[in-house]
Amino acid sequence: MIDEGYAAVTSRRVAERAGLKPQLVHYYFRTMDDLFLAVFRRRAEEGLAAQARALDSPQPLWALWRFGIDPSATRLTMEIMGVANHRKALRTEIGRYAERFRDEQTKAMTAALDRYGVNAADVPPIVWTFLATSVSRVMVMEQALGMSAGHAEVLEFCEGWLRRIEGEPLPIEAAG
Amino acid sequence: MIDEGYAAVTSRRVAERAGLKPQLVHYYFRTMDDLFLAVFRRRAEEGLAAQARALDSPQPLWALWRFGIDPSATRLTMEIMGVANHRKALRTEIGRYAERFRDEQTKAMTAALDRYGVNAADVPPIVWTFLATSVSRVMVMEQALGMSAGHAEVLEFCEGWLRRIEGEPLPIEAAG
DNA sequence: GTCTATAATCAGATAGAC
DNA sequence: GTCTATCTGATTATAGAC
Repeated sequence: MIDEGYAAVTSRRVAERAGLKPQLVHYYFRTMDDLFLAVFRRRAEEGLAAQARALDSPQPLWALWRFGIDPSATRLTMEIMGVANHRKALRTEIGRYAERFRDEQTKAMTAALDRYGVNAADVPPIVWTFLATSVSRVMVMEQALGMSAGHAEVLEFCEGWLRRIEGEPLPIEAAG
Repeated sequence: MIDEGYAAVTSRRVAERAGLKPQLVHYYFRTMDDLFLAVFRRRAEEGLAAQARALDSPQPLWALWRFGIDPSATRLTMEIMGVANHRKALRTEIGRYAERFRDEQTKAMTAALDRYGVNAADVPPIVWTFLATSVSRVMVMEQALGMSAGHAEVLEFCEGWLRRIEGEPLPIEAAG
């Protein structure tokens, strides 16, 4: 899905990778929509858990940022949005999860900005989470097209903002 | 393409809309890649011209912003990026045009910020163009998913920034 | 659970008549 | 330029044997 897009995920190819016959895909999932839904739910729950761990760190803003600019995670997110766009059966479910991700981010952002003494009256926390998400997603999309104009400047801008608010990034702990 | 995605654009459906037989699509364009390329080039050139007109207005920043938050234009852009992502033959060409769009935007942004007396040392103009692009694209993507959380706040934030820098938006002139 | 067999569509693309 | 006819291959999905 990450390499060739969701359209390349067919029952034949899935079966091939699993070393089974294509018909078994339908035995387990009936339709391809059901398969996508199952994969999506699993990844989304894992993602929510991973995000919760990240936001629980001493530097939640840096953690959120690192999450966003991870290319493979964001490429997957983009593909999932593509699926949602073209398979109505999945749209609602995917939209719901996307809102859960954003809610958690915004809660953590609100708490962090409050803790750092940043005035939330000028710029609501949800605006910061939206901006962080947007920047990373578009950057990944553009990288896929071979574009890089402005990326260095944008990275510097964002990481400068993070430094001013949350200080120098601490070394990342190894994940458990 | 806007309604059902680029994958729904097949020789049969194109022919149907044109009131012709599918084989004629191949007569005129040989492959579907050639067709996509022809469509893309035409729209891109039209888009560059329209963008140039917009950036030439007395309020280039507002014009650029209005361009970005136009849902159907941005949905088309997103679909084109989807095509680029999954048809290698088109990727290079699309990437090149995307860079031309950004270059023109950044030139206009640089001139405008200079004119308005905004210090470009803190935040390079290309960062502003990147942010504007990102925000509008992700907003349109999320709208397609039925999401709206934070959109009003982000709009207010962006338009507040535009007001402070470029003043209240003047009424839009009718296009010629 | 896993297989073979198969149905029903739909896709891109080409050959050749007119 | 436009048509008919056709090839080739992919897809989702079901039925039924083992």
